[in-house]
Amino acid sequence: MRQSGEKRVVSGMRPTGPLHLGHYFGVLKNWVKFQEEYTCFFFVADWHALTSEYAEPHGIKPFVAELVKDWLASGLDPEKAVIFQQSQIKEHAELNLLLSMITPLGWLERNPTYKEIRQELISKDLNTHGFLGYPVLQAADILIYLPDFVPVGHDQLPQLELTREIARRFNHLYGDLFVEPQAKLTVSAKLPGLDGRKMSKSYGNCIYLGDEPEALRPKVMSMLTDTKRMRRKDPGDPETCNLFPYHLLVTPETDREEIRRKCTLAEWGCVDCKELMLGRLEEFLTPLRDRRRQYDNPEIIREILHTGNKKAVEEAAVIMERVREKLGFNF
RNA sequence: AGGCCAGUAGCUCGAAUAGGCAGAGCAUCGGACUCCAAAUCCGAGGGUUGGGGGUUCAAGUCCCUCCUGGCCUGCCA
Repeated sequence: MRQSGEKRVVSGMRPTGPLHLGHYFGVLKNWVKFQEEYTCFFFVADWHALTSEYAEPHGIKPFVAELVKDWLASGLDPEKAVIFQQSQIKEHAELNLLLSMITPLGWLERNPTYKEIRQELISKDLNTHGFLGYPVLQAADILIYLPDFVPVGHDQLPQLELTREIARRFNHLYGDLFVEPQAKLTVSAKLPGLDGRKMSKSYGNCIYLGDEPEALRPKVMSMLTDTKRMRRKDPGDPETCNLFPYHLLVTPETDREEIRRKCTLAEWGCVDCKELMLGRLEEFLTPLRDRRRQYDNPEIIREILHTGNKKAVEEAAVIMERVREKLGFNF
């Protein structure tokens, strides 16, 4: 049960593929910090994965354990944070159903992500009830733990606002219960993919947290650099170079200044710069690999999720009991 | 439940107004160029044309049937 003065954070990720550097520096690095300061509930959003993967649901299962391994490799500690699996806490589904009763369609249709899909007709396979309603499920996932903060990027603020509106509406209709979680705006360093576009699995331009050195080298060596630097003796511009954002994240500042100087003076070529970056990336990834190896056992992952699920359901069951009371559905 | 339209390479689509060698662009991979990458040029791979049956010397194309998706009409709640 909640201690007085305790501050809570809730967040989740969909198990749809291996995590990459963008996930780490955009999200996970913050999570690892949060687990030191707050009571954290981090969940594998496997039901959410179904919104896009409903046609091949069996593909999701293997990624559940892989996602947890990526988390642990990144430094999440099951002793510090509650790590659990959404679909194993049926209370999320019950609250989703009840919240869906009070959520006006207009709120959902206003969802920028939904509007985008709708207008551009990019993906008609997302024209489902589940996709339209996923912000409600998200609200249920979050609200059920009465968190103080939800870590969000700037672009996800509307989503959280919807969660807050749903909480407000519930409280207004049935009496105060839910707290409106605050946005924990995370400063996430933007990290482009290997080809300069957004790092994304579907672009095939990712460096994965689990990448081995053999996989890493060709990826780094074929990265986009400064397109204006045609020859070795041309001066480069770190500000427009696709490589430099990586140095900002994995290379110490003093070394970075040297790179900046030698690049703009054409003392170093891009190959030199890439060799250096490769070394830094290895330094960064090696401890992750080591930790991953410690957890590379289905039994261990199962045990971690089992323990986390137990803690989560303890919290969720209490809140759901109170939700039913508020509605007069405690038969 | 009935009617209409659609389904072809990973993606977007061609292949005449009565059947005649399954193609292009993008993407992917390889090579040239480049300090590397990008751009550009050259090259390659990739297909049970949704499934099954039929007509024919020959079917992506015509016929039957089934599956999937979309639109319209109806029925039940």
